[in-house]
Amino acid sequence: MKRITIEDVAKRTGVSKGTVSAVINAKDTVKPATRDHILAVMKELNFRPKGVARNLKNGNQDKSIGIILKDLNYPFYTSIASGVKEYAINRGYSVIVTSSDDDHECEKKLSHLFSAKDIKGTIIAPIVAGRSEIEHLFRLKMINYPFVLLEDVSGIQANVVAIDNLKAIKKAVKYLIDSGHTRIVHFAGPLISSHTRERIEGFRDAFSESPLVFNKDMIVSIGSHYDESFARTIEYFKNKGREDYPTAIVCFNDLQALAVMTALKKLCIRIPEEISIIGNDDIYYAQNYPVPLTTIRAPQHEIGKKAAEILIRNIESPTLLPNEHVILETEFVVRESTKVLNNT
Amino acid sequence: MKRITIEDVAKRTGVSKGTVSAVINAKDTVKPATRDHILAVMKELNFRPKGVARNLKNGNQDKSIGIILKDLNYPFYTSIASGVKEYAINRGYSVIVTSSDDDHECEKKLSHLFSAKDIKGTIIAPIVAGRSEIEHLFRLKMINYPFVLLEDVSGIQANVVAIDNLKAIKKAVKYLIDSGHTRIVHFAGPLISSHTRERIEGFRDAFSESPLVFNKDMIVSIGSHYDESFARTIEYFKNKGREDYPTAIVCFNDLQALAVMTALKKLCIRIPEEISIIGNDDIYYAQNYPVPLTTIRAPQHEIGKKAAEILIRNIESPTLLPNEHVILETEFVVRESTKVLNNT
DNA sequence: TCACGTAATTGAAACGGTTCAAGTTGGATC
DNA sequence: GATCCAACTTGAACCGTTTCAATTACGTGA
Repeated sequence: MKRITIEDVAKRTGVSKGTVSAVINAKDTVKPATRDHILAVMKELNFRPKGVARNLKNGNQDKSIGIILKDLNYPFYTSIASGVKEYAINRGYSVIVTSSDDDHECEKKLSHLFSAKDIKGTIIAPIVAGRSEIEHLFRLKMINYPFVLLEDVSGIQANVVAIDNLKAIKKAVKYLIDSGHTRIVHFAGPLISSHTRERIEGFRDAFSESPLVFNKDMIVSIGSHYDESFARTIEYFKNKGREDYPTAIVCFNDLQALAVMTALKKLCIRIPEEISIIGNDDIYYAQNYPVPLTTIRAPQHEIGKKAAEILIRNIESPTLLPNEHVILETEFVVRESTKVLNNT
Repeated sequence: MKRITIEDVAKRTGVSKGTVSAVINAKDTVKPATRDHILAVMKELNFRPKGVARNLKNGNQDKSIGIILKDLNYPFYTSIASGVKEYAINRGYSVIVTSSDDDHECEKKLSHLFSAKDIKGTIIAPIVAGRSEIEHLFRLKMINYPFVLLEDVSGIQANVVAIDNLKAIKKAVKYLIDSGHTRIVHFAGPLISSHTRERIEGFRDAFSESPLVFNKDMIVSIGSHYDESFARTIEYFKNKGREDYPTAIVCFNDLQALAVMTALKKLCIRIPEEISIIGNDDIYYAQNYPVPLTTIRAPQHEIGKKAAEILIRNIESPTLLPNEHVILETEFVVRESTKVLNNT
């Protein structure tokens, strides 16, 4: 089936392409009667002018950048998007957002879509399954397409804006140890995520500088989706005597922490009296959790702003710029979900 | 400043455009030495091939749809986006999301961007400031660009998927009245929003079928942003004697309800013992609010799926289809933030 | 009826890639 | 050193709009 073009409309109406074009662009040089006739034929043929042809001719004026996030439903990511937007809007850029839903194929498809549509540049929260599967990023590099990663990816040189997960978790665990906690566990996220790996590593590292010793039972795989985390938490405690309960749990992120919190409530375990909970990210709702959550705040807005800044600098530069690598600081926020055990 | 084209690269390298094109498309017909040379020149000139030209030649294969939401940070909207995605992905469409941030100009710009980029169709949560300012929608109609609105807009015939706000609020107020509440107020949202107007109307309507009488002091303008709603709530109660407190508040949406809840906590007013709270939307977090929220659930997922279905049907139809108009049902969800006063 | 000015319309060139049949190169073989 | 073949490269046509100088149509006054 052939696509309808402006030529088809012109032929059918008995006018030239130029006139049809004038109608489409609402020029006032067309005689009303002609105009109406053309509009009617456009409707009849269901003619949809191709933006691509227009953009080619007119030189693609629009300023737009994209973001590929992992999950639109987790406020951590939408806060980053807000940061991007704040910066970009001021520079006259439109921002379009997508989510890869932790699916590598989807990320690939989207990055390709964005570059193919001449979205001027893209910020990507990359899914790093293994070392392989980053050819799509190499392709972007080949065509000098500007992009910024929100996570370090080994094997490729690129602009990166990220946080130091390792250091952040260490700080949290150290806080617990200093507060007199002795049985500390980490509820880890999905194994695909590089965040999970970094956080496990940070957790483990924290013990090397403390009197406590790390053992691998301290790492419990819980996941990050609410329902899954809730179920696994229940299961975890079902298999344990009360005397073996941890005194503190360091969660993978704030959503998981919410699930854990809800599970503990169901099990009638009090927070923080019996178990302290630490989240990760400090999403908007964490301060209003049933027990306001102690958590590690990632500067979501700043991440977005910085990434947008670097991206736009690259977009607007006539020459290829050297890569930038920015690591932002986290902040440990103490609220009511943690208890100090060794109060002097 | 002229844009760099494939021709510039070809000239500089001393080869033809065709060869450069082959390199860009990773064809294996190019001699490695030539390839490397071309790649080097591409880097040197910072050449970014224009997707637009390629798409024009190749006939724009990609399948993609857009969504323009009002606020990416409010989970209600991202849930709709999830629904859209679920349906669209199955049909092979990529989904790209943006937010207009309640800014009419932004919505206009984005709808134009989407059509200009040949995103095949768009779902729009429209900002309806007044009757005017919908020319951008008329323009979309003129070019037969497929779109679906998530809200009825007077003055234009279009595909619509929406909920019956009026009926929903009436149901909630009726529940309160039947539960023996006598002093009921509505904390209204921002006046720009048509949701606000509909909800006010529904609230008022509910009284016409009840022994209570409506008066306009029952409508309090509180807004929908968290900080603003929090501040206004505090203010509202500061100016009132305890005996004048309402027994129940019907909130504009769940985020406002959270702000109200937090404010009441600060004022040491107990929920639901002293005041019942009803939210609106049933966002993901509402069930885990400090007091689990009684609210009106909008079928967010369903809205998204239905909108995507209609949109894709229109995109794929060779002929212009008649508009569809779908109103989805809400569900009143009773949790712990409301109290029945006339327990028999 | 003609000349004239304005309104309306035309049509060929241009945008920047991709395609692919045709042409060129160069190394191996005899 | 002629022949052949595979490897590599070329270049003109094409995609579907917009543009704008040139052309045509039309109404008006002389």
